[in-house]
Amino acid sequence: MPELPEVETIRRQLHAKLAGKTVREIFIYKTGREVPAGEGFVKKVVGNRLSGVERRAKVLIFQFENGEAILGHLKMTGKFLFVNTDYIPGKHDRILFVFEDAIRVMWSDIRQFGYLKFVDSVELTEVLSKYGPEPLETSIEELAQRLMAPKTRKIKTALLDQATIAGIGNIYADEACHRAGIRPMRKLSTLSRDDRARLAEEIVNVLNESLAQKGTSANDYVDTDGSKGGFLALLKVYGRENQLCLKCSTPIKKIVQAGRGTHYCPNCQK
DNA sequence: ACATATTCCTGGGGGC
DNA sequence: TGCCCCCAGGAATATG
Repeated sequence: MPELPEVETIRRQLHAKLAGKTVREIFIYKTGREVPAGEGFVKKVVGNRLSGVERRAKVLIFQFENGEAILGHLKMTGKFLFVNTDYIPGKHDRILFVFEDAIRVMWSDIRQFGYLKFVDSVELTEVLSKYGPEPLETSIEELAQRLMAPKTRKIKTALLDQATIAGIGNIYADEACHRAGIRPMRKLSTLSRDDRARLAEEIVNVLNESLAQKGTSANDYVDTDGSKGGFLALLKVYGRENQLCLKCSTPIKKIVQAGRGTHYCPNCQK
C-alpha cells in the first residue's frame, strides 16, 4: 500500500532521472478505468518537457514546464518502473513513456485502481487544494492542531482523511497510534493536548523512519527498480495480528474500522 | 457532521 | 491438483 514514504521514494527516483527531460514517445498497451486512452493523451504529452516530479499526499505530479502536468496515483498496486529497451511488456503493463536519452518508464498496475490523469495548471491547482498539510513539512504544533477538529471523529478515520493530514494510509495510521500508545478507535475529543502532540510526533517519526528504509513492502509495493522497501520488518502492529506486542508481549488485536484492518495492542494502547 | 457500505480489481492463501 | 471463497484496501460515492 503505497503511502507517503513509498510514494516519496518513487518520486525521488523518478525526479533524479526525469527532471528536464522531454517526452518523445508513448506506447499504450492497455487502457481501462481511470487510464487515459488514445490520441488525446499522447498528443498533449509528447513533446512536453518535465520540469520535475513532485508529490502531494499520495499523488505523484509529473510537472511540465508549461504548467501542465500528469497526476499519478498508485492506489494499491500501481508501479512506475524504469525499463530497458529489451523489456517485454507483461499482462499488467499499461503505458510506456519514452523520454529523451532513451529513458523508459513503464506504468503498470495489477488491480487497476490507480490512475494517470492529464491536467492543465488550473485543474492542477484545484486538485491539490483539497489536501491537508504535508506531515514532513509542517510543525508538530500545527499537525497536533489538525487533530483537534472535528472532535467527534474517530482517530483512525481522521488519520486516513487526506484533507486532515496528507499522505497517511492504513499502515502508518496503525503504527503511529501504537507508538503514541493510543487506541485508533477512540474519538478525537478524548485526546489530551499531550496525546495530540505525541501522536503528531509519532506520525512524523514513523514516516521519516520508513522513508529512510525506502518504505514498506507489505504486499505489492516496489520502487522504480523493482526493489522492496525495508520497513516491513520494523512494523510494530500492522500485519502482526496474534503476534506479541514488542513493547509488552500482549497479543496484537485486529479489528475492522473504517472498512480497514486495524491493528493495535489492547494493553499498551489506551 | 459523523458513520458505514459499496464499488472498482486481481492475486494469493486457506479450506476441502 | 484445483476449485471456491475471502481478503488486501484508497478514495469516491451512496446511504443511514
